[in-house]
Order: sequence, then C-alpha cells, then structure tokens
Amino acid sequence: MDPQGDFFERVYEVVRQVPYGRVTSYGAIARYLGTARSARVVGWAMNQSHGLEDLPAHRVVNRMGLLTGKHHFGGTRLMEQLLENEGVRVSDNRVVDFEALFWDPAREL
DNA sequence: CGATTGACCGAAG
DNA sequence: CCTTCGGCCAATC
Repeated sequence: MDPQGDFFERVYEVVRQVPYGRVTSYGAIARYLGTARSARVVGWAMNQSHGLEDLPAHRVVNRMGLLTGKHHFGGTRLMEQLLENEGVRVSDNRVVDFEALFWDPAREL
C-alpha cells in the first residue's frame, strides 16, 4: 500500500519537522524536496494525509498565508483553532504576521 | 489510455 | 494594483 512511493512520505516528514507555532507553504516544501515547480503535488500529498494525526497540516498554508486547506479539515474552523491554539493568530482565513511565522525548510533546515 | 482536476506558484498583461 | 495564463506532477474520472 505505497503506490506513491516515498514522495509523500518526504512531504509528511518535512511538515512534521515544522516547529511549534510556525507555518510553512506548499511551495517551500516543494522547493526543499526539489520539486519546486510541483507545489501542487505537495497539495495532493496533504490530501492523502487526512488520516495522519502526526501531520500538522494546519501549519501548512499557501504562500500568501491563506488557509486554503481549511475546507478539507472537516468543514469546521478546526484548522484556525489549532493555529490559534499554538499562538498563531488567524484573521479571516489568513495567518497574522505570516512572514514572521513563516518557516522555510530550505532556509531554516 | 485521454482528459480533468487539485490544500500552488510565478510571470505577464 | 488586479486579473489571467501557463506550468508542472500526480491522482481520479
């Protein structure tokens, strides 16, 4: 049961390495993995990550800091609550001070 | 097997 | 400044 191989696994691994109270973007992960132009595939990997509790998908947002994936969190504000629970303030589906909270694996790692 | 979509990003008009 | 288009990879129809 691993049709995608280790690609998705790498994505999950990076997301797991995201520090507490920080957020990253799909493109940042894609760039770190070498699939810079395939940020969409990273999004697909997240789609598979629904059953993964160890995957803080709520810390993954798009490059504008928009909680684009919040619709996939069960149709609730769980994603925003999780973020605010970590001290990340969310205003209208957008991470407040996103630039300061942005964690780039290719830069920090 | 061909066409469409998707939790994106970047450039161009 | 805002809108539109293209690209890139994988999964689903």
